[in-house]
Amino acid sequence: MPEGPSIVILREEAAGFVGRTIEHASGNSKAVDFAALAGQPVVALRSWGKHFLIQLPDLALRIHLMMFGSYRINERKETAPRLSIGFTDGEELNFYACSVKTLPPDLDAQYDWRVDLMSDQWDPELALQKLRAAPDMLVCDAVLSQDIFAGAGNIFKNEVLFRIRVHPLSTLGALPEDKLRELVHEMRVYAFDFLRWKKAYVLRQHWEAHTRQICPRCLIPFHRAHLGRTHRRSFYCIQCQRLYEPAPLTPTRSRSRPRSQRTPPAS
DNA sequence: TGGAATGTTGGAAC
DNA sequence: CGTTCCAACATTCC
Repeated sequence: MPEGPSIVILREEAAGFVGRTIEHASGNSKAVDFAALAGQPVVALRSWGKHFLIQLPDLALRIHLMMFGSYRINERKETAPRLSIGFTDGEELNFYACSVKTLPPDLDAQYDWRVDLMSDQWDPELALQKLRAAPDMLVCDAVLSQDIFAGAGNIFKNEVLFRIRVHPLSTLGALPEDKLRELVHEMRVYAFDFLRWKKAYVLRQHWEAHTRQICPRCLIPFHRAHLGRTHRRSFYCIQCQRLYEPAPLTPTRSRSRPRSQRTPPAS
């Protein structure tokens, strides 16, 4: 369920509830005052990255499906819902095994929509600035950063790094500017490929790297390892994906600053 | 069939 | 005090 495009699909599937009034709500979430939801109209349904947002007049609900979360519209699963929102005529929106939080109602004050890969307001230049500002960060961590690429997940990481032929342990500061731009561009392209393929139930068959054994380009086996700050699964081809490393430190004795940064000799 | 996984949080440990 | 590590959450798939 969880990556950003899947949340866009949820938002689209639930769009019919916008403008309708909640009749009753229940569930095993400890973060929701269910009684307070009754009688409130759904002002809007929005998404930011992997967050699904239900805008009500007095508050907003933030649903995060995490790894295992799921939802049903006008259906129920066997297990108890974390949050069930009932409307007239028995229609309902049910969420399972997810994180639910209550937020203040002004979502624009709490979210920067420019960071959301799926948003009309997505701002590639802002992402580029943030990448440039973190030269020591590994690229495999950068593509998972929700502060830079909200909505990207581990599938994005493996697919996009394979597409742009960059080794996951590359350091941002060692990537040439045009590679950084290509990374930002391809994240957005893949986001909409993901959305289209997921809707057509063909997402998995388009994976070129994620969970794959053999590099489809050069036919040697993929490397697999748990890399980066969060030790997430990485699938990568050491022949096709270049490792960009920081320049090694030169010994102090011979280190000199670039000519442009030297203090001009006093005359 | 057990283990791993499309993810995040919060708290312990250092 | 900042950084890092890890458990917890709970479901599905191979």
